[in-house]
Amino acid sequence: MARVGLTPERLTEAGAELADEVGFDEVTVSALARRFDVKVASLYSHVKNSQDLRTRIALLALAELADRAADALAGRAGKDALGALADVYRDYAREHPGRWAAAQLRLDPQTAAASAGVRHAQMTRALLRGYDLTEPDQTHAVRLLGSVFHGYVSLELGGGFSHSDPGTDVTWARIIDALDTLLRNWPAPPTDPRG
Amino acid sequence: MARVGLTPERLTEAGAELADEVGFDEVTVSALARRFDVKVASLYSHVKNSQDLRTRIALLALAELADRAADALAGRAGKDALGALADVYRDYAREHPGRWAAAQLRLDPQTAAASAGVRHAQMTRALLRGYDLTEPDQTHAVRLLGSVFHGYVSLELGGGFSHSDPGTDVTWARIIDALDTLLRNWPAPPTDPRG
DNA sequence: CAGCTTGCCTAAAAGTATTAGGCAGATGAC
DNA sequence: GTCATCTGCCTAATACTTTTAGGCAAGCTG
Repeated sequence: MARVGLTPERLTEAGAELADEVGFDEVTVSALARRFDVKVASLYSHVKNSQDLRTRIALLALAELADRAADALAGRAGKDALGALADVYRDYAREHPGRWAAAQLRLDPQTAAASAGVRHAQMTRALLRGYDLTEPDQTHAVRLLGSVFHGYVSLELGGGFSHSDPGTDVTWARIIDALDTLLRNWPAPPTDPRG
Repeated sequence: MARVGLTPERLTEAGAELADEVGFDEVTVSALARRFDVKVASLYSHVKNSQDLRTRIALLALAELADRAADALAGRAGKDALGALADVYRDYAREHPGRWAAAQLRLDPQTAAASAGVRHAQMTRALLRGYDLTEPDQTHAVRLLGSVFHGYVSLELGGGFSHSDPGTDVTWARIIDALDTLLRNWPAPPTDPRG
């Protein structure tokens, strides 16, 4: 039989495309086999199972996203960097909704630790060095930014903001403004030593 | 054969419990039938299909969450209300991770419009009346709060913040602080008329 | 070109989703 | 209380997805 040249990489890449077309939830070993015009069982020589395939797609998405973020941050600082990083996430999710969904896949701790996810946290932390925050407040701010980016993009993509009046582009810009203001006026911890 | 007394409501409730136990993704018509010790086909007299079941669970979760939010907001205002509302989401997600996941299910526009989702937006808007925001800025703030709550809770639940040093309780409190500060010092829109 | 590796195949078992049609247990009429 | 009806849960059947085991031949190695 003709050999198609399957590899884990090609399967992952094709799986990511499939996810963007039909949604990450519909990415199935069967669908992927159909796409390569190959029998389903053949894929199992290249990926362990369905979960493995999905994890690979998630790792691909996280890495692509981290690469874009690194590009966007190069040569920028302060609010400029903040807006650029934010746009990376939002634009990626809109261009690649399936990959974005994949990037939200819950990874087991070891896989997560070896993933590009850590680069995301590092870049956010680097960005925050442009603001004047104490060490623990930097961590809080990393988590806040992660929450806003993740939350906004997910809600917008899920249609949570649709058909209301101020367009989402305006809101997005105002939220960047607001975050920048907040980071430049970060409230001091309560005087309680547990702050 | 003994009649078990299946109804859409009982199936939905049991589905929600199942979701909390094994995860929303594992909520399947088959698993639910097993739980009632009933044949799979029997469920199809009560719910249209798997998608219908999942939607019902999502609507249940949204309604429960809205009820809790309404309770929490009663008699509170300002930062007190903000913290209370925030805790409702976070606590619900931790008590009922499966239902929380269900509440994130993407609903078609009509279903969403008829769901308790609209109550959530209304309550957030009511909360914001305790701050001094113009009408369009109120909408932006509603979206920001929704993003932070959704994003933070999802990331925390997904393990995104695990094993780092300042505990997530501290971060959560500081984020509420920060949001309160931000809402009391909301930056004016750019002088550009498109603000 | 002979031999070996391995990529893709067939075959098969198990689980899930869904529909069609049947029987019996509950419900209501008298 | 008996009968008729209704409807809830059943059996049966089809289709799809996942996964494992074992086979054959394409193509690299020498």
